[in-house]
Parts: sequence; C-alpha cells; structure tokens
Amino acid sequence: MKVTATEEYGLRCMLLFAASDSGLPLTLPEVSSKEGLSIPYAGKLMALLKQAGLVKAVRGRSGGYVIAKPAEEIALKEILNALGESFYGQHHCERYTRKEKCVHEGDCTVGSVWIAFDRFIDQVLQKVTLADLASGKCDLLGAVEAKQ
Amino acid sequence: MKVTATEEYGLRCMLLFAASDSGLPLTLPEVSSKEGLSIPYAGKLMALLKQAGLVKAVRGRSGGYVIAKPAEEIALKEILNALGESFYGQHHCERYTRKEKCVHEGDCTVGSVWIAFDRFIDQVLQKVTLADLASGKCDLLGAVEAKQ
DNA sequence: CAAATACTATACTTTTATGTATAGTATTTG
DNA sequence: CAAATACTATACATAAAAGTATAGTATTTG
Repeated sequence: MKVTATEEYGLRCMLLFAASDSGLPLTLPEVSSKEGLSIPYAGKLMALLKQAGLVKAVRGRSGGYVIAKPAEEIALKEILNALGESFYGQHHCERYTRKEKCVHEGDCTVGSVWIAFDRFIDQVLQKVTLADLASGKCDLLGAVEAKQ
Repeated sequence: MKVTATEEYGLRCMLLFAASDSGLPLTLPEVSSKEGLSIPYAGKLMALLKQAGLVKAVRGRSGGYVIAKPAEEIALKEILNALGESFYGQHHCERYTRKEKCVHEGDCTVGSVWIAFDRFIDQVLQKVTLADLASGKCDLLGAVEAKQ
C-alpha cells in the first residue's frame, strides 16, 4: 500500500495554500521553491488540483494560484481524489487480471476486502478537512467514532 | 493510494490457502493455475510469504506449500507487511526528498498526517484475520470500535 | 539410487510511474 | 501596446515496479 508521489507532493502543496494567510496568489515559482519541486512539475500538480476545483489559477503578470474555498470546507478525500484514483478504483480488477477474464470472476473474496476497506477509509477521509491537517489536529480515529 | 500488484496477488494466494481444507501442500503449479499467475511469479510471491513465516515450504517430490498456522491467527496486517512496506514506511521521507535535506525538516505537517493515518489503519489490519476475510465477514468498522 | 518433481535464486525484459524540457497562450502593467 | 511574467499542454527521458526466463538445489519415491 503506497502513497504515490503525486499524492504526496500534491497534498503538500495544498497545505501550503492552507497555511498562506495573505490573500495574494502563490506563483508557480513560489510553490516550486517552497516545496523543492521543479517549476514544470509543480505546474503539473497544480493543474490537477485546479481541474478538481480546489484551487483557482489567476493568469497574467500578477497571477498565481489561490485556494478555491476555505480550508475548513476541503475534505482530505477531495484532495486525494484529485491527485489519483482511490486504491480500490474502477480499474482495479481489470488491472489485476492477467487472463481475458479474472479467475475470481463472480466469487472475489479479495475484492470484498478492498471494497470494505475503501469505504471505511473514505469515511475518515471525508471527515478530516485540510484545516484539520494544517492545524496538526487530525484525530482520525475520533473522526470515525464521531460519525457512528 | 495504491495497492501494489505484489500485495494484491500475495493476498489472493493466502486466501487460497485459507480456503484449502485438505492438509495437503499446494504446489507452485497449482497456485499458479488457480490464480492465473506464471509459475515463477507465483514462486516469488510464495517466497515472500514463506520468509514472513506465513507459509511453510515442503521440498521434494510430494512437496508444495502449507499454511504455517490457522487462518484465525493470521492478521491481515501480517500478510500485507510480508508483501511490502506500510504506506508510511521507514523510507517515506527519504523517498520524497528531492534536495539533500527535506524542505519540511522539523516541521512536517504532511508527515503527521500519514503517521496518524498509518497507525489508524494498523489498528484495523491488526484486528482482521485471514479467517475473517475468507468467510466474507470483514466488518472493518466494527473491528475498530470493538477495540476502543 | 536416479529420475521426477518440488522449491529457490538471479539476471533480464517490459511496463508504468516520475519527472524534465520546451514551446505556447493569456493577462497585466509600465 | 509590448514586454514581462504568469499559467498550460505535450513530447520526451529516467527510474522503479512488475513480470519472465533460466539455471540450479533439495527431496521423495519407484
């Protein structure tokens, strides 16, 4: 089970925006330098976040990126979804099928494991906001218990 | 967040052993054919599981692999650990550091997210056994609530 | 005891994810 | 209005994971 590079760096970028209190846009060179990424790579990540509606791009000379809504209203789930597929995504079975048809077709024990696990994690990721993360208060276990 | 191929197929193999009620060893060709994997690839996976003490190898003409202990005593966590690193593993920071030193050295918000998340998931993975999975009863949420 | 059949180890190929380079488009501001 | 500086898109290079091939070692059993 692995966090992808895109998720890792993308989340770091979002935390950068959550921490930036000036309303001014952060430019790509700024993001790049603060996160130690190359400018085009930072651009690629920001494009993903923009596409998901988490940040807005401001073009032109005094442009940059601004966060699209308050950090309190951005769930961790939204961010990770923007940066990659859920780990039991739509293409999971297809991906791990080596014949024309999956050998577990119709009776997939491992599938039901991932589905349960995925739903479970979703509940957590849905509850925790970017603001929680930025403030260092991410009581994940509490997040789930509170719901039930 | 991604399940690696090794984890996916390795877990499937363990489920195969959990479901096999004859005490007889399963040979590599058998595992290979039942899971739709090549023999050497199946061998590679089984070697990992063996190294972790989850299965035992029986060499020789009537050999194969047998499960090392009852499925009730094997936690999902043990299986996933055998097949790869936890997603916030020892080398996480090193891996996602692009300079000589991480730009977040000493003040790593994203790190504390993953640590919390990792511990949280561990609690679940520790509670769910291979037997639970095989029987289709993997009440993950219940597993955590029961603990607290 | 030797042939059959099992597991084991290692080198190699292929695929996929990462990250870079480059050229281009849009908008501001002097 | 044009130069500066921002974002954007796409093709390419590199690194890591996935999977294969092959040769080898260990036991059983006729």
